[in-house]
Amino acid sequence: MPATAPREPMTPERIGDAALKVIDAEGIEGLTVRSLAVELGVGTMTLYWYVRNKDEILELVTDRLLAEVSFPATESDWRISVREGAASVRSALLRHARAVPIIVGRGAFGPNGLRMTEASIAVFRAAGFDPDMAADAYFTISNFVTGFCIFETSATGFRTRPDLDLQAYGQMLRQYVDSLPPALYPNLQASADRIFGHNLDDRFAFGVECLIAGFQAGLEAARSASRGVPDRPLTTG
Amino acid sequence: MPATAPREPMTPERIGDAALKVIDAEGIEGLTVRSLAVELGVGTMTLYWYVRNKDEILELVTDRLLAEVSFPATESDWRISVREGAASVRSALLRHARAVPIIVGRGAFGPNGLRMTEASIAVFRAAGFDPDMAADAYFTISNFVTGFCIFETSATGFRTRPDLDLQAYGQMLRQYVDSLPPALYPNLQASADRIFGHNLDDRFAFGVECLIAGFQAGLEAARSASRGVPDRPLTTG
DNA sequence: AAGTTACTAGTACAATGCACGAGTGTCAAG
DNA sequence: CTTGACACTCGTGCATTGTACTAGTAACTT
Repeated sequence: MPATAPREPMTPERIGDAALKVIDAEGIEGLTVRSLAVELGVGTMTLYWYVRNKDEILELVTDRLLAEVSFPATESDWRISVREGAASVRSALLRHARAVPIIVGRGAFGPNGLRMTEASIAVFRAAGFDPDMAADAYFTISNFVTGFCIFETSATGFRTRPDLDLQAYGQMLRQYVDSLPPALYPNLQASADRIFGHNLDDRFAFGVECLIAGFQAGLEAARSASRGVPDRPLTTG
Repeated sequence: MPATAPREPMTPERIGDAALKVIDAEGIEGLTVRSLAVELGVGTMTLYWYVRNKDEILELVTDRLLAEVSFPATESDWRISVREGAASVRSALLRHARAVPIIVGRGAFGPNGLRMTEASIAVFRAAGFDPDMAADAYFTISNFVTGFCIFETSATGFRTRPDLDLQAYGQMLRQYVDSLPPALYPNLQASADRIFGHNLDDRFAFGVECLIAGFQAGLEAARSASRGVPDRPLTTG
C-alpha cells in the first residue's frame, strides 16, 4: 500500500476543472476524451465510468465556469445588482473565452447555474417585479449577455482563415468594408469606427443600461397599471 | 455531347442551399462533407475546389440563411422597424432551428449580412441616432435576438440524454426544479411556470420592448444632453 | 479465503476532415 | 487534327475522433 500512489478520487469537479484547463490552453478542439484523460493521468475509457458521453463532460465544464460567477447580494438599488451580475457573468466568460461556444445554448441547470438563476430572480423580486416579470427580465438580460459574449469572443468567425490571427482578421474586415461602394453602405461605413472599435466595455454598458431602463419602465407600468412602455403593453403573463 | 448531362455549374449559392437543406433535414451532425457531396451529386473532394475547408461551407450556410431575413423599409416610426426586424431575424432562425448553432458567433459579413447591418443602422440613423449610438443600438438588439434564439432552439441542452426528446427533457427539468428544497430556491420555483412555459413569443416581445424603451430614453438623453437614462450616462463614443 | 463491488484501461471500430495525386473534359494555339 | 495548358473532378488513404466491448485489478465485506 505505501508503494502505490494514493491516487485522489475522481470527481465531477476534477473532471470539469481539468477539461476547462485543457480548453483554456488548447482551445475547444484541443479537448478530446483522450487529451482530457492524459491531463487527468488516467486511461481514456476510465472517464466513461463517470460520464455518459462527451457532452456530459461539456456540461461539467459549463457548471464549473458558472461557479466563477459572483452574485452580489441584493443591493439597496436593484439596478446596481443587475449591473454587477451582468459584469460578473461577462468577465467569467471572457476569462475562459475559448469555452464560450460550449457554454451557450446549454441550459444552466447544474448546481451553480441554478444558484445563479435563483439569485438573479431574487434581485428582481426584491425590486418589486412579480414572478413572471422577474423571470422575463432575468432571461432578457441573460440572453443579451450571452449574445454579447458570443460576439465578443467569437474566435469562430475567422476559422475560415486559420492563417490570420484575430487582429489581422479584424483589419481585413475593416478594409473590406471600407472598400465597398459608399453608395450602397453609407451607414455601415459611417459607423465603422464604432463597429470595429475595441471599446466593447462601453458597448456592453450601453446594452445593460438600455435594458435596465426598459425594466424600470415596465416596473412603473406594472405599479400604476395605466401607462407604461410606450406604444405597446408589456406582457405580464 | 447530348449524352453527357448538361451539369449546372457549381456556385457558392448552390453549396449553401444544399448544406442548409441537409442541416434542416438531418441536423448539424448530419452535415458532413460527404453527405453534402451526395446531396449535390458530386464527389466528396470536388467541394474542396470551391471551398477552403468545412468552415467555409458553414459560412455559406450563414449567409444563405441571412438572405431569408426581410428588412422593413424605414417606417414612419423607427420602433416599428425595430420590432419587425427583430421578428424577421427570429423567424428566419426558427425556420432553420437546427442551423442556429452554426450561425451564431460568425460575424455577418457575407453579402446578405452586410445588407442587413446596413439597413438596420439606417433605421436608427433615420430615427436621429448618431453613428456611434446607432451602431451600439444595432449590436445590442442583435445580441439579444441572437442570445434569445440560441436559448429557444437549444437542442444542444439535452444532448446528454439522447434517449429523451425535447418535451420529455423539459418535463424532467421541471420536475427536478420542483423537487429542490423550497428553502433554497423559492424564487426559482415561484417563477417556474413562466420559466418552463412555452409562451416564448411574449418573452421575446418583452425583451424587444425593453430595449426599445431603453433606446428611446437614450435618444431623448442625447437630444437634450442633460438628463437621460437614470443613474448612469449613456456612452455616446 | 472468497466473492462482490468499484473502478481502470487496452483494443477495436466506424465515422470524420482532408491531403494527395491521378484522372476528366474544354478550348486555344500550332 | 494534334497538342498542351487549364479548370475541374474525385478515388484512395490517413490520422483523429467518440465510444462499445471486454478483460482486468484493488479494496472491502462476509
